[in-house]
Amino acid sequence: MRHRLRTSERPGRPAFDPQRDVRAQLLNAATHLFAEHGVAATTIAHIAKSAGFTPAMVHYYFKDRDQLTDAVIEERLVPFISYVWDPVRPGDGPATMLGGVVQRLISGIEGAPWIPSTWMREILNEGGLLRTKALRRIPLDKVRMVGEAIRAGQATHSANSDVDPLLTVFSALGLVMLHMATAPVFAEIFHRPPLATEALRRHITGLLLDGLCHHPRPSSSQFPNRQRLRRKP
Amino acid sequence: MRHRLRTSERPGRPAFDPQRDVRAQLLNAATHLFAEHGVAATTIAHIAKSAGFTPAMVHYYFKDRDQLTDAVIEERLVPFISYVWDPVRPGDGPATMLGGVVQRLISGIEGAPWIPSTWMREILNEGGLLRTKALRRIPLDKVRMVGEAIRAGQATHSANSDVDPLLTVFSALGLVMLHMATAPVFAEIFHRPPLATEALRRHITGLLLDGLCHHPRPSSSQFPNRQRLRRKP
Amino acid sequence: MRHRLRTSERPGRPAFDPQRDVRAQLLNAATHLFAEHGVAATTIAHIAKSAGFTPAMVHYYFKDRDQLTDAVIEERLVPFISYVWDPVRPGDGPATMLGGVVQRLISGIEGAPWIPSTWMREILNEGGLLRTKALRRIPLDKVRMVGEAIRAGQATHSANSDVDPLLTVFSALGLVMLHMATAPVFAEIFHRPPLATEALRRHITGLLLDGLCHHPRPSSSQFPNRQRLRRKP
Amino acid sequence: MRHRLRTSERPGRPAFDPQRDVRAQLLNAATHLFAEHGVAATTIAHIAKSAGFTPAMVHYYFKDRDQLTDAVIEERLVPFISYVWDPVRPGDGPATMLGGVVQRLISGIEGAPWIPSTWMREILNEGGLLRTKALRRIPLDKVRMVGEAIRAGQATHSANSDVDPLLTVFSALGLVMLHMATAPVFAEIFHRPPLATEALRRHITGLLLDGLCHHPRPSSSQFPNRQRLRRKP
DNA sequence: TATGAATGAGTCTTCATTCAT
DNA sequence: CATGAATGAAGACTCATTCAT
Repeated sequence: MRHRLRTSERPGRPAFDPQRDVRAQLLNAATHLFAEHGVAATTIAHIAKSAGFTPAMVHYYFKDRDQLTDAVIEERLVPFISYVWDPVRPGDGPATMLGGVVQRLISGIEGAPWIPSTWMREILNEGGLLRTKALRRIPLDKVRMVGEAIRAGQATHSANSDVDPLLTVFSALGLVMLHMATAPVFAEIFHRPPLATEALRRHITGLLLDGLCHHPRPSSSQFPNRQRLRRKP
Repeated sequence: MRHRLRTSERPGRPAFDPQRDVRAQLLNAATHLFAEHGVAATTIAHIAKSAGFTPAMVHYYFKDRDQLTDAVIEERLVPFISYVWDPVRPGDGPATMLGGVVQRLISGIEGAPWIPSTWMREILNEGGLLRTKALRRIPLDKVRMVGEAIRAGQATHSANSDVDPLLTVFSALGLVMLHMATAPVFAEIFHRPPLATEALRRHITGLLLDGLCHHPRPSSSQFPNRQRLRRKP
Repeated sequence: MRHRLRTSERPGRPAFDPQRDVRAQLLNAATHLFAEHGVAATTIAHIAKSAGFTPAMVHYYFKDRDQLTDAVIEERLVPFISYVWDPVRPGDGPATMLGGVVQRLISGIEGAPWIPSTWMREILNEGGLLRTKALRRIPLDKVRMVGEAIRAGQATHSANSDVDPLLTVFSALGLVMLHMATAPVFAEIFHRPPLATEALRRHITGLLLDGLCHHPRPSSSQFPNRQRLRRKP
Repeated sequence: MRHRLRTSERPGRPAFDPQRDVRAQLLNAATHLFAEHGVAATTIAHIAKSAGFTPAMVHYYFKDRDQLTDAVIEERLVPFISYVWDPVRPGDGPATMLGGVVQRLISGIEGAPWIPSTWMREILNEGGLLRTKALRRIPLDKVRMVGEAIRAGQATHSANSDVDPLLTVFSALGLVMLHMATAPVFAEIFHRPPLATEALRRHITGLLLDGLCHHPRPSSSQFPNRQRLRRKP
């Protein structure tokens, strides 16, 4: 009777998108409320109401709060992680790898806008309520793969040797999450129109690859052309 | 609206330093527990117990939960913000400005390790419980000052024109917060010894100013002091 | 009021024996779980699961919780009561009557081990959830019959005149129920092997008829059959 | 404001009686409701309401349901057990010992009428909610002491050798509990005035020591005189 | 200044029961 | 027949807050 008071369906979303059924609607509501208010501050009743159901329904489909968070991770976070990291393949140069990850992060987050705040609040943060469970699902091998590529680049003097190779991956991730999460506030605070996704991508990629300072090498002024330089012979 | 019933600050000590009296001890406990478990998950009883007092004492000194968070912001966060931003003066180059902010952020956080997670979880995040109050205390004029310096650098081709000037300031802040907050986990995940603060500073500054790609030295000579600071003999 | 929508009892089997169909399986599950955990602590879901069905099935066959307990009494307890009390006929001596009841109690409980705890917990006890309904099914006339026989024995000085005739019937019932219900715990507590049923019967009958004190044989010769029954060669 | 709506204080009660304060009132309410409806069926709200307080008060004083039952055992049951068993001393004859235990059981239960149903429902019964905790507090050494006395009596033919010595102790306990618990119902069912305590004691002692059958030995017709016979020379 | 006592409001969770299929 | 879905009602427990002392 009270079902489906509101559905937050939007067309044209990526592969890891939810389905239409009740369970998926509850999972969506949970996912978004976790992102908006944090896991600790989101009650079962909030979730149920936001999806147009009764609190008892949440228990019917997820047994308890703990299994609900499990479901959020397994069925919402893990697919996102796969989307971002699965395409990383050995043999590419560090800039290609990192650029690809950043690219997919940004496009993935466009379809799953709950990712950045959840990542920052509940996963990265000490005491985050999804932390233990979520960290286990990070594909460490892929992360290391990118780190190794950077280290190799440093060895051939094609990468800045000041940076920590592995840490750089997290810097990239963090920059994307940070800016995707705060784009609206940022615009609001400074009374600017919200930055277009493409401009954001350019900012992040530009900062990550070339830094703030101007480096007068024409070949590095654009991302795609740079590949030649970065590839190990 | 903003109330400071009783600030027991005495001059001559770093502004964001803890005090000895009961109120200050409670405030410290709150500050640290907010950082560790999040504001939503921290109960008045936790705070009281952690400081060795009764819950009623918390109400005695802070009236209610809301005014306690006000106090955390006014008496703990604001002094930190001042420490970081007050020294920014017009006329400096963008790298100097940004480098200085980063430098003070890092050293400030060393004395107030609760800052990064609180910043990321409760201030930056949509729905963060300190957000509205804290964002108002950001010295927008100083932030704009740095942004303008970067924009000017771009105009003279001494700064990377791919980056958004104002956004860069937040990128810098975010990178520091991110890495300072996650240094322990990062080390844990990858079974590495925790990165020294100095190494972290080098990574962040290196990434921010020069990016991942290698650039021949001359291009960064426009920021002469940096080299000395960064390179230890 | 009392409803027996559907009794699938077929003649020719012991009255309190389980049947094969769904309803009977549910009834059995309920009976045993009521005995094991108590009526209050047994949920419809427990019963259904324990019988391998869904909770909705329980409602399908028994309408609601109340009618389920009715069915337990009518279809499980009442046949047991009949088995124990029906053979009591006027004219026998008190020892014969009581010995017979005890004998049938013990053998009946061996086939319906759920009886003692249910009796003690849910029927005898003030506030027991089956109490009102079950007490009505006790064949008061038969109980009185045994009481009268004892009273007659007291009159002829063949029965101990310290005991209350009617109460003695309940003492007998209670002793059997008590020891049959607690035999396993008793063994466990004192690290003894569980008492054989026959030993238990000898203990109870011995105590009931002759008491703790030793009495020279002649005094119990008035109940000749007893000796043969009790003593195995 | 709502405090002490009703107090169930009665004068002249035995040593293990509760005090007047809130905690004791709640404990009393719990104890009596556990006896009346069973532990499983007694809600915290029942207890609170019955004592004239709010449910939160129960948690204030007992933290949770589990610790409340602990308190019932430690502060209500254990003193009763001590009262009954502490006076048992080695050297006495079996009838003296058993008679004393029965005597103290009866008088103790008069001041703590909640004992019998709790004993039968929650302690003796498999699945009883106080079972594990309560059984540990039974003074097994004292029980064994009585058992040994009976066994010794059997060896000298002064005790009925049909009975199991140890089991007899539980038979005695059970008979008292049974009849004390069911005295009111019993009277009601058979439309008799409730049995006086002394009559009950005579019935139980009579049954326990001499059984149903008449044994024409004058010396055993009365309890106190019997001691001579039972004492081992 | 300090706190033990007290409570209303709210959260998670369970469960008997209903009902459409 | 049988069941999955759904829910209202209730129970245990937590917590911010108040207040008398």
